[in-house]
Amino acid sequence: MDTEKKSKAKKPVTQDEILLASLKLFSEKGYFNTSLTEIKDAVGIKTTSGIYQHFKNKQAIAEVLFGNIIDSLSISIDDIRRRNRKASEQLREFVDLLFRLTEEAPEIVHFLIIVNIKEILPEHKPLLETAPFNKISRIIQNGIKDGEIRSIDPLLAYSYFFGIISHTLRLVLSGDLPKEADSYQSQAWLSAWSSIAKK
Amino acid sequence: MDTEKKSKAKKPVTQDEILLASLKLFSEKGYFNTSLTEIKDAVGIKTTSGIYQHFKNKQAIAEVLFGNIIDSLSISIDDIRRRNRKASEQLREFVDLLFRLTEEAPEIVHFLIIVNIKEILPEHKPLLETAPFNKISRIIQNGIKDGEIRSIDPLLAYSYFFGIISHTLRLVLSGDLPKEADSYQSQAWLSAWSSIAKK
DNA sequence: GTCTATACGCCGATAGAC
DNA sequence: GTCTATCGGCGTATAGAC
Repeated sequence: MDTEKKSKAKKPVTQDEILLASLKLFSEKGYFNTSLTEIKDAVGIKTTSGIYQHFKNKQAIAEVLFGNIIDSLSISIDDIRRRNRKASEQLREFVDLLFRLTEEAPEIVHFLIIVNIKEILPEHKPLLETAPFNKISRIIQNGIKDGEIRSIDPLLAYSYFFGIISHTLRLVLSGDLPKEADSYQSQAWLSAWSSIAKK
Repeated sequence: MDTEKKSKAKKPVTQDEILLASLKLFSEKGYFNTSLTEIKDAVGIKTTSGIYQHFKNKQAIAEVLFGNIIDSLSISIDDIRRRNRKASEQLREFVDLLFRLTEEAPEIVHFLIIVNIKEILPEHKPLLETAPFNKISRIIQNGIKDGEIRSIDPLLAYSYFFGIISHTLRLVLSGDLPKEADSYQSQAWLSAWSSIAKK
């Protein structure tokens, strides 16, 4: 998002460049298999010290990365809830978003559903306690109240619905299912919704 | 499985002791957050060199661990297929096994569904190509042939069924659902089976 | 043949010069 | 804000004591 000055000198490395390169490397090789040396090379500076100007340590990169993803997801969910009223419509749009993201920015989805946050950031609150999950949970609770979703523990409903969705996305990310196939998306949505829908 | 001589001297460290301690540490803190020094302490020797008598390196420990789990799972599935004929019965028993394992040996299930094998063992074949998965896949294909399971891509059926099961087991492992609650198990089974069953 | 002592290389991290 | 220099920790590896 910076105005690019490609003239003259050794371009200063921005925080966003480091984040972008790290996200790519982390999702390709894993957080622990990625060294600061590799991140340094990817952004084009000579030593790792430059990274420490923007981040306290390697873990801080993952923290900001994860926080950004959580925040942007939270905003998207707000938008979805504003534009739709029924739980089925809201969940359907959220599934659309996840599949679209898997196609356009697979590294982000990788970070969301493959990476074990607790292993990288032991101090971080679990996904279940983050804003996006709370909002999804509220959607499900409203769905139960309105009779769209059958009366079960909301945590179980979440587990069934996103169990199917995220397991399918895993297969897409690993290349075992083609990204582009819309049919997988609509089938996965249908199965996931059926697993919690009333009747 | 050794006859324990608890008399006298500094007991020899067996391969099984190292494997057991490693499995525990890996599932508690993660593979990369576990040092050979910690494994050494857990089995009660003074230096890490003793470990190298049994394993080439840290990765080899994970390899044997993973191989053992895969093998034992494969044998259990053979047994289940021998004792049951219908796909529904076979899958039901396999789900029983997974929930029982989660209660009795959560570290094993952790290794199976939380750990990203590709990150620890980049050379290892993906789970989808291991014997246990192939056998599960065959159960599903037979279920489709016999009209028990609806006609969809077996890979999708696998994804739906084990998406629900493994996502639920994740919640149990993280402590968000109680281990002992049989009701979660039967509910999860029902939802998982319904997501692929015919009609 | 099992364990101990010790050394090497890579990575994460810090301090200070320009 | 980029680079030089340097440190400690860990995984790895080997040679030798019992």
